[in-house]
Amino acid sequence: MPAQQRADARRNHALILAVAEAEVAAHGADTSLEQVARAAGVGSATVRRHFPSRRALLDAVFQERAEALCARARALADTPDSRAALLTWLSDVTAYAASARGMATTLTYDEAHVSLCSTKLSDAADPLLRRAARDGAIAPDLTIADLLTLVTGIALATEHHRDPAAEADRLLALTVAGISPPASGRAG
Amino acid sequence: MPAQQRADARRNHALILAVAEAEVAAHGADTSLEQVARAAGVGSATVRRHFPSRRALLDAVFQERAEALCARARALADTPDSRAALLTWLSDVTAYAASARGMATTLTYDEAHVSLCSTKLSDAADPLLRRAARDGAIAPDLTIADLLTLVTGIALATEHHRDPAAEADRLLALTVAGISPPASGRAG
DNA sequence: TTGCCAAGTGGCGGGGTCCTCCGTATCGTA
DNA sequence: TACGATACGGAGGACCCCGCCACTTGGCAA
Repeated sequence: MPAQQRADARRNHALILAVAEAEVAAHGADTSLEQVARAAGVGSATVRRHFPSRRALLDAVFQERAEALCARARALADTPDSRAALLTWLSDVTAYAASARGMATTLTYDEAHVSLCSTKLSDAADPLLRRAARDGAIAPDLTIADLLTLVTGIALATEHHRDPAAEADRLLALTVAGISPPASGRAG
Repeated sequence: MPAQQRADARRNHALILAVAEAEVAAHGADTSLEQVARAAGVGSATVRRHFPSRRALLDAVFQERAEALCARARALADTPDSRAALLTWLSDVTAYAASARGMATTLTYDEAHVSLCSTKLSDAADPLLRRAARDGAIAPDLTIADLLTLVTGIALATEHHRDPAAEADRLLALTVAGISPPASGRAG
């Protein structure tokens, strides 16, 4: 028996992933699986076999994006200002989620089916959060999950805006600052 | 010619709306128009004639909910603590949006097609915001649109959570407070 | 009251997607 | 080379959206 997977299966997996990536970039995250299959020149059943649900496919598509964000988190771990590091990372995540239509949707579902994307992100960003908390730079009871949920929420709510990225960034700043007047002068 | 609309059309409109309400409450906001038509015992074309898109239908369904929230806003306008009034109203909106699946989605699209729901809500809540701003109880550059967007974002992001209402309320509190440590002691 | 006609209705068909099943081609091994 | 498990892809059913069109019904006018 084959060790893991047949060669053609591996090939198709990669092919479908690449095609899906292009398709999502071109036509948004609500592309039909049929369309992906057609573009890849394979049967729709094959797509479905490799990625049981649309979410599974999107998850795979966005995984490398998520990987980039993880790397960013690791890079920011050495920045002197721990609060700024966290905020910068959040801003990056927001920018990604706002620009890549459907990434927010993918992250949203992580409660139900555990999403690889989301858990990886959480794991990578956790040191950032813990460092900031240790420095007393953020509220001590914050969790990465909360922050990610807020960010994806912002991305979802601004998805149909004229300029999603700008709007999302604005709202992120607002969330970070809170709604109180800037009494003690600390800003985002 | 008839003044406005024929009697049977009016009847059907009301019937479909009622059925849709029940259907959405029972099976979520992604119910198909066909399903609504079937449940109402009318042809699918009739549903489509009264409500051109699914969003139009949802909009109509949630309009009375929105009306309740508007009334709430008016009632809160006389509360002594202007900040608390605004926060209470936001919490109410969050609760509604989190419990009524799909209401958040409806509110989200207001940028593109102007949603009656959303504009009504904004108009009703504007006095609340302005009063709080005048009292210096909130950041002066806040807008109702921003707050509604944040709330709907929270609702969207927590929709698939185990306990959406509780989670949404938690995140709203977090958003209100901001992520900074509670230095000067002011809480939500 | 009766007749007319536009407003309103409902069903049909085309196009599309999702999803499953199953015969068949292909890969990897003996 | 031959065999068996693995993977493929197309067919087909169920569903949905959407536009079209012949028919019915409600309300005004004679």
